Amino acid sequence: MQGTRERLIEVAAQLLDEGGVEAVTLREVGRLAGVSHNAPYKHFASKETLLAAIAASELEQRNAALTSAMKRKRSPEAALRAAMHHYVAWALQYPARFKLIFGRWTIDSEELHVAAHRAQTTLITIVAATQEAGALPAGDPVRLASLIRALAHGAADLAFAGHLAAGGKGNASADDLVDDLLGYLRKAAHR
Amino acid sequence: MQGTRERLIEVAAQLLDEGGVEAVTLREVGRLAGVSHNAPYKHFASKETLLAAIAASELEQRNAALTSAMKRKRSPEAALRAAMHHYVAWALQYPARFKLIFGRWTIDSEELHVAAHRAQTTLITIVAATQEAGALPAGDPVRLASLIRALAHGAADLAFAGHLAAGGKGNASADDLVDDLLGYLRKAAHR
DNA sequence: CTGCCTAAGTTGACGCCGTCAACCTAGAGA
DNA sequence: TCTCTAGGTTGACGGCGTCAACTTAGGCAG
Repeated sequence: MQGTRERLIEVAAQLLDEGGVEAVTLREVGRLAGVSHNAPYKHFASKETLLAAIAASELEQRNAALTSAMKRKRSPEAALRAAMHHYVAWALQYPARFKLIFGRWTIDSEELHVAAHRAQTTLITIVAATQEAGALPAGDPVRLASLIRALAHGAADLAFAGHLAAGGKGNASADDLVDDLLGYLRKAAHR
Repeated sequence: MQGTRERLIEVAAQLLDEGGVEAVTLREVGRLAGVSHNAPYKHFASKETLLAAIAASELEQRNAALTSAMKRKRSPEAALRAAMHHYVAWALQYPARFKLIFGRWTIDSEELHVAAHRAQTTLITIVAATQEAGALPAGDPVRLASLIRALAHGAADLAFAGHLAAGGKGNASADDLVDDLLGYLRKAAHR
């Protein structure tokens, strides 16, 4: 059957969400997919190869969702905000996938690299459009996109790890930080 | 002997740097420390407890280094920049420790929480001083500190994972992104 | 139609891992 | 002197990733 590979990926992704990377065991994946403990080796060279397949598939999915959601916004600035809020919401809802994608790879999967590059390109396009609309400072859109993405990424990671709230009332959510940054950038654009 | 516990932590930290979390095995730690494979259990309830001890010790060390380095800067703005560059450099040099600290904990160590809180407090102090010097926009210093730290954190993580360079010439280092952010904030402060 | 090759699946084994249980032992303190 | 305990040991258990060998169904060349 052709679908066994996809079934394995699906089952593994579910295990990943439930218990993190260490909960993804090839034997359990096989068990849940209704095959023997060694069947996964007919489709993936190693456990890490399976994880890479999950990561790549997740990146592709996210990128597709982003692209389609982007078209529904009228202003590029709104699209940019929405994209970053999407990113944060995704990271907080699926922290295991998030950590997996940006974790330590001892192999490097070609499709994972391609998917990551495509996601960057999409964001750069939105940033450039927002710059033309005057809501972001001028300058290299690639660099500005990196800045914005780095903030969303870091805010989400810190939020999940519980390192954002300094206690008391001054704490901000990851979404708040994204809005803060875009606000400051808008102000800096009007010099 | 009292020093066995410290020895175990030290050996484990070295293994962590060399091969990531999965290279830290209680048996190997015992072996390198010259004790039996089960001796670590006399000092740590589980593998994760040992990892938490490493993380807490690392956070404490980093915080101490930050505090002392901060005093050598004359302007608060320079201190802030230096602190963030230190953070990035540390994350890139010891990615395994970085990932460990902000990873998924199924236990929560009190000392780890305390150390994290102390690091935040230190940064907030610097940010508040920089605000008074007029190099940062007014507003809640806690929130602003979170913003800055989130950017440094995300930039370092993306840089290590290789997700920063979009190919070509437009790529920026994590340090560049930190400088960019501080520049924009400075501009936004002068309204 | 026959024979063969290959993709996909199976069982079984190996060594390493985290952890538990039982045992040992030196030395502090009543 | 007796006893308790902190710290160390050996041995075992089940689960893991992975390798090797075997089986089997299906496509395809002759």
